[in-house]
Amino acid sequence: MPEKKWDRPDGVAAPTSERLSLVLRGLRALEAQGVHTVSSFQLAERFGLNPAQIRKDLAQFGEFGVRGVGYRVPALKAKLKELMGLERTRAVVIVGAGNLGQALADSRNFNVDGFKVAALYDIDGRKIGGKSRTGVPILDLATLPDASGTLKADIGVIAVPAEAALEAARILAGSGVPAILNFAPISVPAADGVFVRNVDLTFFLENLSFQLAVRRR
Amino acid sequence: MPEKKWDRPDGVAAPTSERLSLVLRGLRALEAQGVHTVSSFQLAERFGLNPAQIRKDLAQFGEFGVRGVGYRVPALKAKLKELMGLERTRAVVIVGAGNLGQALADSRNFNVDGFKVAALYDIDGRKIGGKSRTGVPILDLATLPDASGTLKADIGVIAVPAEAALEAARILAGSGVPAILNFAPISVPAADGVFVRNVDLTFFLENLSFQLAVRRR
DNA sequence: TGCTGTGAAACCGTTCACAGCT
DNA sequence: AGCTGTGAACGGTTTCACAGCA
Repeated sequence: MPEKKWDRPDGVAAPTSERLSLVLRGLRALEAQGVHTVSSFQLAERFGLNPAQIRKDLAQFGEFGVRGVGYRVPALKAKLKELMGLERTRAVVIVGAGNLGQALADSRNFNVDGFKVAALYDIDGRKIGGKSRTGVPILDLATLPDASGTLKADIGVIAVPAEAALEAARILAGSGVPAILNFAPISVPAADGVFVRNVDLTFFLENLSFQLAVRRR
Repeated sequence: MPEKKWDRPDGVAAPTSERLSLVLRGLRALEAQGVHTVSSFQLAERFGLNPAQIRKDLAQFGEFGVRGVGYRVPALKAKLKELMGLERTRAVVIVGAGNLGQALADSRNFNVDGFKVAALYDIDGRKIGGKSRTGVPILDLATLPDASGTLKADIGVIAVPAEAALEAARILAGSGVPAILNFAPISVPAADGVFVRNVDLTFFLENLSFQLAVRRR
């Protein structure tokens, strides 16, 4: 059993991805301010990172900077968006129209540049046919596989109870959704070539409790 | 600039904490099944981890196992709960009674063994005085500092828009809340001796998009 | 001069392999 | 024999330091 690198079948290291997300945010802000050029030092300072690290992160993908000058803000921003697959809008579908699913669908965190929440899916007949507060339609989960031809979701979010999570993952993978973000408190395996990111909210609470308990000594 | 280890002022490494959370879950399940003894191999297999890693994680805190036998399930479970500060129930307060805050307050992920969501705080007069679906009271954010004497919250969750996040953090830290879980898309700094964990939901989407973009080549 | 791109060093977490206890 | 606890090897990421180009 070669154990396929388990959870995050990384093509890109998670910390790198996180830093480049920050850098992209910084570039958006700088562009809005009309700044043309930025150095790795300025970017690093803004987020408390190491400048060399930012340069290394970028260098993995090409040579984007100008020696002695820094990076051209609009050019780097465009290149980064392309790199991160954000040059076009990614369609997101959420399985589970409970409190969490609907909150995510309407959340500003999920309705940002580059992403569009296309639909919520549920099995509860009372919810199906409705809409979330911001107007995301709630559809019958049974129709997800059919819709996959027309809808072409890029990311499937799992926001159902633990018992239903594996089935949700199976349906998403079976419908050709290539990436899954799972909020249920069980690890869903990365079938086929599907990227899975498990986000267990309970872990965050337990981690903080742990830190508090360890500190007191 | 010594740069105070930035985001996670770790006393415990994040991966260790995550694995021990898993182990604790495993122990709960095993105890429910009446299993008395478990080896690091059995625990590791259950979660796709390395047995030595689990032993090392535990060994940091003492010698809990019995050579040739394994670990006693009830004893290890008790010891782990104590270690992780879960021997008593931790009070959680959530700042921001919007969709996300209320969803978290009512979520099964937040209402687990060891945690109790005591209150939601908001500044919207129309929400104050109300309750979430499961009955968590929505209180006036201005009264949080006063309540800190009686309430003694262990963990403060920030579920407000980005613009309000720093102020929310300031109020929590000022009220003596020793740990913060921040869901707003800006990094809140770890003031004083306050533990901060930033969870940026946008990063998860961007990371998946990144993985998809990199794979296609 | 100034800042990028990058080899080399340092650091940290993971995995291996085995000594030691039951 | 079986399994823990742990030193040693390994691998990946971060940081340093500097060569090279504008």
